[in-house]
Amino acid sequence: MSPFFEPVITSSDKIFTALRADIVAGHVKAGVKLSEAELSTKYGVSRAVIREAINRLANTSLVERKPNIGARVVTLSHEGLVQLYQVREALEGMAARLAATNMSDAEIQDLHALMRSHSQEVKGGETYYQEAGDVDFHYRVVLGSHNQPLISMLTNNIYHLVRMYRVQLGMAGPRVTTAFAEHQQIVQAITNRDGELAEILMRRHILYSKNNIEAKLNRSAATNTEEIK
Amino acid sequence: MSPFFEPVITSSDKIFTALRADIVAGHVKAGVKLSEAELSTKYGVSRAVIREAINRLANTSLVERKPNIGARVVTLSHEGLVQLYQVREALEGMAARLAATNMSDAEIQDLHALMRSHSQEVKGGETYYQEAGDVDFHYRVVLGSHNQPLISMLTNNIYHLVRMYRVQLGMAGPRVTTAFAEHQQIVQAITNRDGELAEILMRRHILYSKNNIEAKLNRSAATNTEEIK
DNA sequence: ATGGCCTATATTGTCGACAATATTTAAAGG
DNA sequence: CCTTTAAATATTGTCGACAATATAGGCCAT
Repeated sequence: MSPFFEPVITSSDKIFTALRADIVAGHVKAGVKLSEAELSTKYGVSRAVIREAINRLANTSLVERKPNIGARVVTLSHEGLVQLYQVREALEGMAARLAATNMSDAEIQDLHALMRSHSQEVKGGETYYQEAGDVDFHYRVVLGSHNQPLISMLTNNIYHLVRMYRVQLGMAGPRVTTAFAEHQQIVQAITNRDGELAEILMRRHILYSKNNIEAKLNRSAATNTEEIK
Repeated sequence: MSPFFEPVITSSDKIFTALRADIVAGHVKAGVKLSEAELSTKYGVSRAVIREAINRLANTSLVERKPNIGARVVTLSHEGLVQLYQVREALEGMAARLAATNMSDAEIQDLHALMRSHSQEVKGGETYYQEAGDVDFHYRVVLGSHNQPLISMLTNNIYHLVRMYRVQLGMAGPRVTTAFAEHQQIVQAITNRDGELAEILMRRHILYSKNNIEAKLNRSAATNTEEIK
């Protein structure tokens, strides 16, 4: 009867989402062991659902699991960031190119609407943009590729890791407005059905983003080593 | 004591591998439902390990799982093939480029040794080549990229799907020798540390492979529709 | 005191049973 | 005869307990 799709939420889904949010936010710190018994009592569910959630986290590369030993939260590293963004640049660049040819006119209209809404937020100086808006933009473009394996890899594996770096490094700097401008350029290229340009712009946009994060990562690494001394 | 790394094999690992082999080989046909109870009795293990194996198959895109309903073996389609190879071309092309700069001299020597061994097999006309040798070659190059997210996505998600198409369509035609020649060219480019060329050659190699499979897929689709009539 | 071994403890892997949800079957009404 | 509804069945989701493996701590020998 209901015209809306009602997603079935299982217990594991909730635990998985909750744990993922904690890990991405750095609430559960890198290298920490995820004890099944402990989490079981904490969340008030059986170990079975905890296990399933942890397995899903492992498939998202947010935790590393070893048989008979357990699962630990992944540790962010400079090398990891570089490798991650190398792949992300290739995949999202491709997504932008495909989106330029595969998105329907309606989808493109929706994208424009999203940009207008983001525009308001940027003017208002809200931090919301970097948190969800940016993800939302990229998410839309990825979906616009209409390529299922590509969508799956980006949304299930890469995005949450990317978010983890950004959130934990507290990315909310002056790049907000310039990133918005870059987004607009990409939307324009897609609107013009210029896949080649869309890919170039997207790759460059992601490269800038990487450089931005890299700088911050180096700074925080420097202070950390000082603290150790 | 043993100098070799001994991988820990859990029950789920065995079931996962067994099921995957059956699915890839087409022993379990597309669209068939994977009943937990049934598989539990068939393999003589508890439903828990079956569930875990099925979850892992779902993460490999070999089965589709819906909450409270169950898991079904994915159905191969022309569109699926095109999308899969689109992504594969980008990722493995990138892997070849990275391998050209990141592989150690020792790794490259090993790669040459592999090619010599394949050369023998091709001359002997063995079918082994297409089954494992080809995979082995691509596998080595992917590992040579030294990019962990890339390695993970290709080996865990894409390869088995690709193998599924090839195995089920009975790919063992005259392309064997020409594919071998293409492999050698790629190895040469990597040896010369020419990443750009390695990427171009790899992408083209995969494109040829796709065209080959596509042709066969169309033929079998044609006969299938006739059978229906 | 230190290093290696062995027991004790804790943690993960596996199992069978129960609960919640979907599917099938049958009955009733039109 | 077909559609709709409701009970019956089957399947997946969740749970707590036991088995197998890893970790920690103490004991012994040197």
